[in-house]
Amino acid sequence: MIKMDSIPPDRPVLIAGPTASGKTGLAIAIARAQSRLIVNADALQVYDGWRVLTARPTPEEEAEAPHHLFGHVPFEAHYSVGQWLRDVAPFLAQNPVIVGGTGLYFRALTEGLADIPAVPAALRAEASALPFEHLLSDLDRLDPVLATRIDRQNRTRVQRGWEVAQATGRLLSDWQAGTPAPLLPLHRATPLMLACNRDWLNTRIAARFEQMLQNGALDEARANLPRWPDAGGAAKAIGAPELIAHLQGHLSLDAARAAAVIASRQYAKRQRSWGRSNSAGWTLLPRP
RNA sequence: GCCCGGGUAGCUCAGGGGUAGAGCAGUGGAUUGAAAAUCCUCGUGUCGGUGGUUCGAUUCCGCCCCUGGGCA
Repeated sequence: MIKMDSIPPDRPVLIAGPTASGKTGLAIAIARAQSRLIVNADALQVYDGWRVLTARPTPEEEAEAPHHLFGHVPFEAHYSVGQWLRDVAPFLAQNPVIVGGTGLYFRALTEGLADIPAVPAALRAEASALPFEHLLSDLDRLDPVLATRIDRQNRTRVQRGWEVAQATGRLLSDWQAGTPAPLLPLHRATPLMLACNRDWLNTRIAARFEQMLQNGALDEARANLPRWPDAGGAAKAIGAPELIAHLQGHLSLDAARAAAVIASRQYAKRQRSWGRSNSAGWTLLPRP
């Protein structure tokens, strides 16, 4: 699929692509051939507790090369792009293979991210309790530049602008205008993007979920059941709410499986959209 | 065999004499600290079949077929 000797050893390798496209296998092949370490760029594989369900590298795979930023965030915690960017930084000098499905993480890495302090959890909670109209009218008044730029129907975006203004006393549009240079510009990396045929990928998604069940995804969910009510970002793993609901007797296994597979397909579709419009500068590796 | 429901989009269903519409699924897109998140766009399908009434039937009537329930 790609010749190893065509990959320059003196710069990091980036591997992006939709879920179930075979990123992990490619990352390990490159890491082994060139003695690199592997760094995770997936927003859910960072949490502990969902090793099987989030398709993290298996212990056998992890033995093939040093792995970092997998499962290093507590189940109850909330992670973010900013935190990830701070976490990857120390590894860049070692020319790692950075692999994952989170497009935003790669963008932050290669195009830069505004250097904004974390919003306190208490403020997030306060904002989440406010009516949408309230947030929107506040934002229109506080940060009109941002208010016209973002998707005004998307609460997450509106609330983010509101939170930053409240928490930092500085406008999000202002922070973003001061975005620093990227840690790793694309031209100083070898960026590879797996481009998948839709039907091929959908078949793999269904087969992989089946494999996850055989590999103990339900046992994993059973182990997480006691702390599920306190789950932080880990609650967003595709298939997690479905398997938990099944264990609680609210959903048959067949229904849980069907819902999880559908959610994965929808996720892959979003990843394809992101990939299509963010592929400039990336080397596309068609699959199959 | 008789009685009562149903048969409408891939699925679940609403509607109703002037050839039809929701949710889900699917599609395309957006994406600057929740990103496996969040948000936006896109709806023609023999309205089970066949006769009839009507200017006009998917809608009303007859018969037939399929299906759920009840009584035998």
